[in-house]
Amino acid sequence: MAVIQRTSQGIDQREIGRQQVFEAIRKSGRIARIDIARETQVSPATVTAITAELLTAGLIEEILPDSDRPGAKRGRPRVALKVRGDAHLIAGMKISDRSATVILVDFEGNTVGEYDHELPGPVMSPEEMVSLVRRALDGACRAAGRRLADISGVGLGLAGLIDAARNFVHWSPSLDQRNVELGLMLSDALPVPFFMDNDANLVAKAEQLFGQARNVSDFIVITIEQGVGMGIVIDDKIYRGERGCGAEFGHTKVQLDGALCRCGQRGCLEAYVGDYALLREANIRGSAQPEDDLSALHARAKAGDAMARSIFDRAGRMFAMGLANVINIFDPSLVILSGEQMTFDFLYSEEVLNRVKASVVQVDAPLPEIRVHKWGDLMWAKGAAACGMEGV
Amino acid sequence: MAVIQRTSQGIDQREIGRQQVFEAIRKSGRIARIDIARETQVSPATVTAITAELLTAGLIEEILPDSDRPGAKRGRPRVALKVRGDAHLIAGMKISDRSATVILVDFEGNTVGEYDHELPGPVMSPEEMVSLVRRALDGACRAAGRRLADISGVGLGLAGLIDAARNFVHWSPSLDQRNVELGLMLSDALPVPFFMDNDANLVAKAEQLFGQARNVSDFIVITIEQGVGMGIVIDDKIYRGERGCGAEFGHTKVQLDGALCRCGQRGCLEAYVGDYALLREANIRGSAQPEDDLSALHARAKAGDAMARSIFDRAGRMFAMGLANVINIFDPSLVILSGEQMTFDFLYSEEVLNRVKASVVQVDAPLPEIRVHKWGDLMWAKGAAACGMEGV
DNA sequence: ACCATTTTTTTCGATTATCAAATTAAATGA
DNA sequence: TCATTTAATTTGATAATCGAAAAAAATGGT
Repeated sequence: MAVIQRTSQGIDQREIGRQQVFEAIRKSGRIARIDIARETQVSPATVTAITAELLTAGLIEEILPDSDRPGAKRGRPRVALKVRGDAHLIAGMKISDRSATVILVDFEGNTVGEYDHELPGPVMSPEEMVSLVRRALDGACRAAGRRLADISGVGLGLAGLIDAARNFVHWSPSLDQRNVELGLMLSDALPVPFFMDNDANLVAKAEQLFGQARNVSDFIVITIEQGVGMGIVIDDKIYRGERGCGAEFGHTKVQLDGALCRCGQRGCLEAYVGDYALLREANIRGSAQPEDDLSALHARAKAGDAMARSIFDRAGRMFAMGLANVINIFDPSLVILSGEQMTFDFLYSEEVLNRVKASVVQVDAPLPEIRVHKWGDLMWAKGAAACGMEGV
Repeated sequence: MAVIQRTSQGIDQREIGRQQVFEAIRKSGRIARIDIARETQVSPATVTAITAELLTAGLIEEILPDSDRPGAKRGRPRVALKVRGDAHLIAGMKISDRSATVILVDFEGNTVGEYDHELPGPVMSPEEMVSLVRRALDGACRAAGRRLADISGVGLGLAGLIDAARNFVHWSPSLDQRNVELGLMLSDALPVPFFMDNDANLVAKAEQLFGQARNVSDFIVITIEQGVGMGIVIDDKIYRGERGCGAEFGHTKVQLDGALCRCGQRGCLEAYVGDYALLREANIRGSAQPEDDLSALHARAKAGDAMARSIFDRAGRMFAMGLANVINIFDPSLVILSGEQMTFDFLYSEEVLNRVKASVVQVDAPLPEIRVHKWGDLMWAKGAAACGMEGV
């Protein structure tokens, strides 16, 4: 945990300690004051002071019976603290090509409500998106029996090149124009604090707060859906790069002058492992009837069709190469492969992972752990909510 | 000025402010208190307090006549502060395949002395290296008319996979065995604080303290000598990865099942752009007489020899691809291409840089700046000294 | 020469975060 | 009931930092 974050702004001195303690509580789920002191290296006296503040602010609460602690014999019993779920209600929204999914979570990360909003089409104008966001939020509130005013923050997840610090969209497949000040438009249209980020970063945030990376300060998340995305967490912070559009894993090059990518360049990883790339191959390679369904192609491969197999095989090898490169550059302690469409396991197979391991620089130290985390559609939006929490 | 923050242990509260102010002074070279306050967001009162401490500690000094400041009309004249060079004497050492180069610098980074120590051979045992370091240091001191006891810190630069936090060598081309606790051996043998790191990280450190990255908090350095190295600076800190061996740019893969690398894997960038890779190609391609001199090959290419050209051309294209990948992942604000052997400009040519730009994800924002910084052999060791300063 | 003005630096008093040590609280075991 | 143990709180001290006021050191105008 970074003790000091020295942005140029004057962060209230107390705020740092408070945040540190709060994060410790969230990470453990439930934890006694004495353990917070041990973990954060803050003195018990200060922990008492800070937790008292957090308690009166309503952000945390005590859990009285902590009886069944093993090994506890004598002495004053510890009272555990936990984040108070009711403290805030947060909305996370994911806009994919078919629908806008909204999820309402409490401050603990528990899902309070879900809502799905069909889209007329995959691409829309900025104005249409603003109104879509507003309507989807209204719908979600109605469905959950809450009012929009109850919501403390909204996080929006969008595929594409997003500058999260400025809430600016360099490019998104969901928008019909580039360079959109979506943040300005949305904060005008919404009565609540508002956040947005790239899809992969949101998943990273979710893994950090609620998922598999709760006690890891440096890790990488690779997401696979239509495209391939990456979220980088260094020193507990999402790394975004100078222009806010780093981590473009899908457009790293894996082949000199290789296959044409929809971004216009050649040899991008996405041009080998993306949905459209696989279907393109299937069709070019002259199968009997034109393919437009990836699961059918996948089934054919499973059934032993040599051509289908070869398509997935190459995708897997390219993916392994790209992932190994990322590991060689970052040497992270944890890599999480994440996606909802994990029925297509060709990128997560034992074979691919072994290939990655064989392409990583070898030292006599354990390789970074690679975990596969298949999660449902909603978790993506949960990441958006997680991001919305930050600003609360 | 103990800067080392081992764990999240109690970092002296004051130490943070002191360090902040000190860094501001070093960065600007010379700066008045009022400007330090403006830059660091610390109140003038505190700046006075801290600078007073630094002055009595002898780490900085005042420069009296700051007269020729343009635009200054009235008011109490500002007195500039600068780092006091005499405060410390630091040694930086670079061990390459032919010699050990030692450089003595003062606390401002001014070179005080240089010394070159021939090596019997490129590979040695850990014990031999320890004694080599000791003898080279002694020699450097003798040559500069200083005593070993005058030196406040020693930085050692080594090619290979180095875990700088633990002063541990996973692997180095200069050592005849892997997994060496060189740090333990050396701190036993040396009477001064001691540091070591990978060559590329040291160059990054030097660029940060004395070079082109003095006001940049996120940047990347690519070094090219025998191998290809990379140093990553994020948030003003060198990023080292979990096992301390990240940033292995030279072993990122640029070709699936490509050329064999000396690391045993296939398709590594180094296997296309490293010295040995180029010579290997030249020989395989059946030139009249066997090549063993890179500069001769380079001259042939310059003269128009198609085969020689093709060799360098491919190396350039592979390099561009690898560099574009790094940029796509990091989106840094600055990339510094650095090396002493810059006579071979095939990797720094306009053509290669254009190729890089064409392979970076396009947004309507300026591309990261790519600067070429050719520097002499000694600057490498200066980086080692820079690193040694950290712990002083 | 003297004073108003300007700008930098320092001093002073106040605030506040934090901690160590002492104290209180709440349990168990004899 | 009381000693023991562990957790949490209170208390008093310390030190880092800041805002406001004062002092310092120059210039420009009269």
